[in-house]
Amino acid sequence: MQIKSQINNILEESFKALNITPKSLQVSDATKPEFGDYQYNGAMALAKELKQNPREIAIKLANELEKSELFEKVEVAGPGFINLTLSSSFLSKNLLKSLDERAGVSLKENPIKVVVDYSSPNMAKQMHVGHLRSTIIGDTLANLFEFLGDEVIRQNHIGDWGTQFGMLIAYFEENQKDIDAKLSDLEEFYKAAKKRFDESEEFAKKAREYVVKLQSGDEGCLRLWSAFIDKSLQHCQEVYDKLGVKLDKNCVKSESSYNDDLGNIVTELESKGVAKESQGAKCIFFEGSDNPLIVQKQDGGFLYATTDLAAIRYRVQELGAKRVCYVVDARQSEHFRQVFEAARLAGFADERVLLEHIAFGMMLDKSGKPFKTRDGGTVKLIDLIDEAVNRAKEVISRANEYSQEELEKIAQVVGIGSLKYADLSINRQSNYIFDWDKMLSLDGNTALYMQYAYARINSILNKAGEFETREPKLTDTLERRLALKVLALEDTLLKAYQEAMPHIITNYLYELATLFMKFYENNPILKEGVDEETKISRLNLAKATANAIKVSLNILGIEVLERI
RNA sequence: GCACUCGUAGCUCAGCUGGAUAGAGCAUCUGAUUGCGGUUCAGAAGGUCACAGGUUCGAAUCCUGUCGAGUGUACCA
Repeated sequence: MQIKSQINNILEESFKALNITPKSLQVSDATKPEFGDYQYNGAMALAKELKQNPREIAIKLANELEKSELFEKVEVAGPGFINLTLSSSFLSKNLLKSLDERAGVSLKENPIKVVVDYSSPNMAKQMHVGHLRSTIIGDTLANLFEFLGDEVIRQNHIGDWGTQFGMLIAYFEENQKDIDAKLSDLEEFYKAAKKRFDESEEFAKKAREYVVKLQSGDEGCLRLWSAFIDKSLQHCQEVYDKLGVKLDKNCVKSESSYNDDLGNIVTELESKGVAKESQGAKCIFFEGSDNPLIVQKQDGGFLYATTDLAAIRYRVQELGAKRVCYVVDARQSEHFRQVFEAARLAGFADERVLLEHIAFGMMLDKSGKPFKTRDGGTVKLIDLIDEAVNRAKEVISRANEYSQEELEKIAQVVGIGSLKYADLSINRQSNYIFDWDKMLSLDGNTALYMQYAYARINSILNKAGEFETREPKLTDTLERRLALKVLALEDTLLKAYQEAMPHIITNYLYELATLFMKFYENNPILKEGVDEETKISRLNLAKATANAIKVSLNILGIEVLERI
């Protein structure tokens, strides 16, 4: 349920009745529970414009607002704050809706088509930690958009083109190795090829020739190339499956697939006067900047930018996307700013299409340096995932006895969940300090805390057996605050949707789980002496809470456990 | 040089479409509780929101400048 927009509507009507056109109609959360549930601070801003006393405006407005059945209490405080308290019956009634599978969240009225471009590994190498954030954040956003009703196209823009493949083919040719045997360890193969490339000028030359051969469609080269890609994709799929990320073969839209279009793109850019020649290269210049976007090199080769422009045109014009999200490292923000602007200039995307660079910071170790292995190498993603599961195993087996099978399953869910949650719970734009201990802690804003809260509720519900689905009665502050938080789920998801910020959801989850723990501590459910009426009411409230937790975690790509 | 991002408690982070006494967790200290799963709950202490100006009735939040950190900056992706 959207609470804020309902309140905003009432505000709008009230202003209409008073013949005032306000600048802002946004209610905000009450800054303190004592103030009520929501507050409106616009009266102060209006005072000057209307040349009236802010408190008087607030009082007039409050009188109008009071007419609505939504509110139990409307109070004017201080210089002109309007504090709003929702009626308990309104909360109870809507809580009933939170008992369904979507935790009461409705679908968007105007769904759109969205492309989320994420993960985008390079095909010559194994996936490493550098791919983690894009993969996790992108998958979460895709889940969120989908949950709210948008038609989501997940795209994995894999790097399967360029000199690196010439290198690989040349190395392969030189060694005449059996493809399966050698490719089983792709990383080693790539390293060896790279070493040869750096050491031998002759080899490098050969590699470049192979690139040309490959691009001109030489069959032998193509066969080898596609074998490399297959192998590499298999490895990626293994990572995605372990992570529980919803990427598969169908999401792959490779760089090379835009190949045939690149020449046309440049021609079109030129004919529209968007691109022009400079120092032998085809460039797009922007006002107020000396750095052009190069779309074709002196030697005629195309670049990353060219492919990106082709991709935008494809996504907007062929797929019909109204929002395109690029979940890519913050270091490329200038690149995307230029590419987006170029796409606008060229008319590949008009202003109704939202092009967004979902930028994120780097992953750092505890001392604030880039995250590396002990000997300074890049950390392979698959190893990181395995370590997360192993560490989870240790943490949970400290607390409880499990059968082997159970331990494996729980460690899997907790380990992966923690890895994801730790990343998603901080503002994506800042750098992220990776810390195993913090990640797998049960205290604080962690996956384990949420999963535990869920399991705990589940255990209560199981113990209670069958009970009647009914509107919970909110008898005290804690129940009320919990109910309010449960109902704020949709507003929260919408905000996260708008800003493409997963941490808005984790913050919500943490507040929700904390409130539940408090409620649970003070309001016994199954203890002796609790009357039937209260028990059923609290069971329903607990159920609604569990639903909200589950829905939120699932959007983050994190599973819940019935038992920990 | 220029551009972008960031600077909030000892540490890790929220809060940033301007609002009432700047919030959490960890760590530290104190207490409850023999517990409907204690991997719990409550409380204390900890802040010139980098600094300096400006706008405003009102600034952590907006603007300008300074300092500090990171990143990017013509033919890689």
